[in-house]
Amino acid sequence: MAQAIHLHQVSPLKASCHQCSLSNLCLPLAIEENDLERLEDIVQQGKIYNRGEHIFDQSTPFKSCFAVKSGSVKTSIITEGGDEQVTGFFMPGELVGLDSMSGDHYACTAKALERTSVCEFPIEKLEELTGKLPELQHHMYRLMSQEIQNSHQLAMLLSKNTAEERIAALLLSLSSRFSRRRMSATNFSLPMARNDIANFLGLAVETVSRVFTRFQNQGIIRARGREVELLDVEALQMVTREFAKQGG
Amino acid sequence: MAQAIHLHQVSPLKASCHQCSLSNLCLPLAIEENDLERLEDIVQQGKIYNRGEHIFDQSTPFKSCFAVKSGSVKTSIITEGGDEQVTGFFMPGELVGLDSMSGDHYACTAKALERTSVCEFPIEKLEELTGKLPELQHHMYRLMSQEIQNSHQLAMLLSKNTAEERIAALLLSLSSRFSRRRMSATNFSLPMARNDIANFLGLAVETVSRVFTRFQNQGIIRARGREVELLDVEALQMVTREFAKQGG
DNA sequence: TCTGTCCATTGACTGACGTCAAGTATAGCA
DNA sequence: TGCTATACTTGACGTCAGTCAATGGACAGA
Repeated sequence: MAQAIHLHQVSPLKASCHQCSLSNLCLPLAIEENDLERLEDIVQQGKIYNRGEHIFDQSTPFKSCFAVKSGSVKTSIITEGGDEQVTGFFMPGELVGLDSMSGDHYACTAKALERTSVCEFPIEKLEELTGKLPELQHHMYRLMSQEIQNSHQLAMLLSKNTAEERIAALLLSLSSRFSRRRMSATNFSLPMARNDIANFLGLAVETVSRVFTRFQNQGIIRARGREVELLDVEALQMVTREFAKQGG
Repeated sequence: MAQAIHLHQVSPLKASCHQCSLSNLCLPLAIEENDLERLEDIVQQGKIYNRGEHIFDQSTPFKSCFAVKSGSVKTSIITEGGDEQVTGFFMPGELVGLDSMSGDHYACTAKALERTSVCEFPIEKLEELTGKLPELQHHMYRLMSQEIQNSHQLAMLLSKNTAEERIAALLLSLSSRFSRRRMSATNFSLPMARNDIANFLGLAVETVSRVFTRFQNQGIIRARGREVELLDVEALQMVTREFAKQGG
């Protein structure tokens, strides 16, 4: 590495988490201003993938975690039989690959849902750094823990809820995540196809389609293709809680 | 704490991971002999819970992770509506509470399925220690990552597989976990009730019951209450893969 | 030994969602 | 601009597993 860079001089190749608009969502949020450049030292920024391209798949040796910088990513497990289970959708600021830290190869396949840029964190260096920055280590634990919780929530959704409840929950989840990224909470464009939604929620595409139109007829949403407008958020929340209400 | 203990003298209260038979499954497996006592310094060993007792629930402030020493533990999420989703079963050597590291309170409820003893690792001290022992940190990442994968597998099972496939998968999972603990892989006693199995697998109790008897009639297993004998492991494996085969 | 409680099993019926099939919109591309 | 592939929608029908209901064991306590 011929990187004879002067103190604090920013090389064109060097990442600038300092200037990244996602620094309050992504790993930098756990790091003090002073230490931020230590993260910048290890990250490889700005790799770009076109729609449909794989960032990694289950045959790729595990090397790095990736933060989504722009665009969005779908992760899925593909079995020997070719059967696919979508395990998550990742938006800017979210970290992909945490499920792969226990093996030699990635535990899932990550695919760009649109033109997407990601920042790569080589795992060895990241672990080294988290060993030195307790706050960052703590944040990694938090992220992984959150991922476990998300997955448990998904399991719950899959095993207990109806098609309508699942889809309402997904729409609300997306809404809140868009909102945290300073985008409209009620008016957004789904990054994924109906097929991916169906697979993720354990439904048939046809069922997803039907529920969308049912919601539309009820005036809860307006949907044309991937463009979605939530017209009645409370109604959606009602749908997700309907089940709980019956029981209580 | 009047613990004026002499150098290296073992207090009766002090844990002895050194002597624990699970040291090759539990956290100690990631620690060199020399450093083991640093783990022993922070662990509170040997708390005992009777069948049905809560180790913690969702209203308990998050403080520690727990390693199962003997017995077994069930974790579940309970919604406002009182609805329950079992998220996992934990056997000796396994770590409970990893899903709770992102909040103030535990993210689930942990209940002893039988008379169970656990070792408590206060999270603050554990994080401090993992900051100092890279191998231990690495192992924590591995464990959490594995937990994410397990949960993804569960999601897959719930969304794609039939009742028979789910139950076969659970039996095989238990079998391999018993086996790793030097117990019979084909002859064991289920620590959980049919109800828990049903909830975990997203089925009704009646369905679980029916599948058990169906398997029994087919000569694949022998089951009387919680006592189970796997008569034909290959057949069980066939059942779990049947789905994949159709597709391929 | 009796009794209550909990757990497991079995049967009959029902319904939500999957499958199959056809048709319609949309997007990418020459 | 038109072509093709892909994505989405809609309808008809079948099925797996849920629900309801009854019964059978196992175990604890009186």
